[in-house]
Amino acid sequence: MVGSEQVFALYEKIKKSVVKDIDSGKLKPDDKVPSETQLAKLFNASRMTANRALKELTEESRIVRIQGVGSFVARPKPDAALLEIKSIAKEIADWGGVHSSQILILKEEKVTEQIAQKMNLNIEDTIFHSIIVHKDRGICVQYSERFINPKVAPDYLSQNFKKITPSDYLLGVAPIQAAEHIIEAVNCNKEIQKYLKIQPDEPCLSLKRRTWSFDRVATYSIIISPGSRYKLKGKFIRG
Amino acid sequence: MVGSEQVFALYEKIKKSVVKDIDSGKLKPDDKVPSETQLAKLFNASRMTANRALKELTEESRIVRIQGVGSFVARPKPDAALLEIKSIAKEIADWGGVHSSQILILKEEKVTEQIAQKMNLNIEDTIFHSIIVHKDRGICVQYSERFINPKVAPDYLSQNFKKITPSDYLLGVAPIQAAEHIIEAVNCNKEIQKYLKIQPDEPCLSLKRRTWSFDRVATYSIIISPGSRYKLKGKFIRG
DNA sequence: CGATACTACTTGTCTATACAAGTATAGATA
DNA sequence: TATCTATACTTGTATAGACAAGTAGTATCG
Repeated sequence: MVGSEQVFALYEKIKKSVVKDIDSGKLKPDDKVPSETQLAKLFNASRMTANRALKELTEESRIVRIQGVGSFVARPKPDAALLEIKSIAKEIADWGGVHSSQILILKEEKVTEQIAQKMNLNIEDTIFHSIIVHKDRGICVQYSERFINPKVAPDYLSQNFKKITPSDYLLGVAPIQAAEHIIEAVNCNKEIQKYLKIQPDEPCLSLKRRTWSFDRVATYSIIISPGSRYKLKGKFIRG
Repeated sequence: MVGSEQVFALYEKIKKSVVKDIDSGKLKPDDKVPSETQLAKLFNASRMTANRALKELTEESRIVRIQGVGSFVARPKPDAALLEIKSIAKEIADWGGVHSSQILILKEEKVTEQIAQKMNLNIEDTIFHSIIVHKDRGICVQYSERFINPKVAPDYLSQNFKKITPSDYLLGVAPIQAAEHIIEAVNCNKEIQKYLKIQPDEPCLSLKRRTWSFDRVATYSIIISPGSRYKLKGKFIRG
C-alpha cells in the first residue's frame, strides 16, 4: 500500500469533474450540464459511462435531468439531512388515543416583518395564519400556530378540514422538499398556557419549523407541547 | 389514457420481483438473492439490466452485495427516515462559542436490566458508561450520559479523548447506520441540576437516543440541555 | 397567419460482450 | 497437516451500438 495511488473508476472521475464545476461556481444553479455525448467525448468514455455519472448525480440531488432537454445544475437545498416527525394525529392514533382538534384562528392577514423575513416574503404580501389546538380525548397536547405561503396553497382558507387535517391537505398540495427545525424547552407564555390548560412552571417543548416546497418557503410553524403530555419521536437512517 | 396499462422498464420488473420475494417472506434476511446471471436468464434480460436492478436495490438498502460472493437480503432497519443533529462541539463552534468538556464518569460496569433491554444485551454483559458535561466558555450547556456496547468500540476506555471527542471517536469506529430519538421537555432531577448549575424550575430538553452500528445497538444516550442555553437544530430533505 | 411535419438533440432503456477483481472450494503439492 | 494452485462463480466497470421517447426549433404547407 506504500505510495499507491487511489484509482477511480471512470464514471467517478466524470462525477467529480461535474461536482467540481458546480462547487467552484463555474456551473451555477439552472445552468446546463454538458450532455452525455459531450461528456463521453471529453473523457474518452462511452455514453453509458457518462450516463451512469449523471444518473448518480441525479440521485445525489446535484443535478436535475429532463428527457429530451438536458441536465441542469440543481438549486441548492438548505441541507442534506432528513428529520421525520409523525403528524400529531397519527402519533396519537399510534398510541391508541383519540385525536381531535379545534381551530382557533384561520384567516388571511398581512405579514409581520419577522414572518416576512423568515418566509422570504415582501412586507406588502399577505399570508394565511392558523392556530390549532390538538387534543387527545379532550386533553390538550399541542398548540400549533402556522403561517402558510398563499402561493403554495391558494385554496387553504376555503377548505373545511372536516375530512382532511390541515397538515395532510398541505402535504398534498405542497409536498415538503426540505425543512429546518429548532427545538427548545421553554416555559410558554400565559396565552398558550390558557389554551393548553397547563401550569406556569410546566416545561414545554417548542418546535419551530420552516418547510420548503417547490423551492419556496411554504410554511413557518410554532408548535408547543407540554412535556408531561407529549414526547416527540424521531427516527433516522443515514444514507 | 383510457384503459392504458402502465409499462414498466425491464429492470423495474426485476426489482419488483425481488422486492416481492423479500416482502412476502420467501426471501429472508441474509438469504442469497439470485445472481445477476440467473436473474438475466430468468427475465430474458442482459446481465447489465439485472445488474442495474440489483444495484438500485442496494441503494434502497433492500439488499447487500459482496463482490465475488453474491447478493443478500438486507437486515431490516428500525425505520427509513433521517434525523441529523450536529455534535454539541460543532454546534458551539458554529455560533462562535468555545467548547470544553468534563468527563465525570468513564468506566466499565454491569448492565442494569433497563439498559440490557434497551440495548439488546444479556444481563451478565458489561457496558461502557460515561457521563460528560459540555461547556461553552465554562458555562454548562449539556449533560450527556452514554452507554456504549463494548462490541462496537472495544478500545473506548483506553482513549484519552484529548485530541478527539468521544462522539467523533465513536463515529469513526462505529458509523451510525440508524438511530431512534425521543425528545421531551422536562424538569431534571437534582443531581443533573447540580451538574448543569441550573434552577429547579428551568425547563430542559431531554433527548434519549439509541444508535445502531453494524446491526447492533451501539449506544444509548440521555442528553439533557437547559432550555435557556441550548437550542437543538435539525434539518432535513426528503428523498 | 396558423397548423403540421421534419430535424436535431436530448435522456431512457437495453443488449451482447469483455475484462478486472474478489471469494470459496476442491485438489495437488510440500 | 498445512499451503499453494487452479477453477468456477460472483460482482464491478466499461464499450459500442441500438432503438424509444421527449423537446425545441425550423421549414413547409394550406
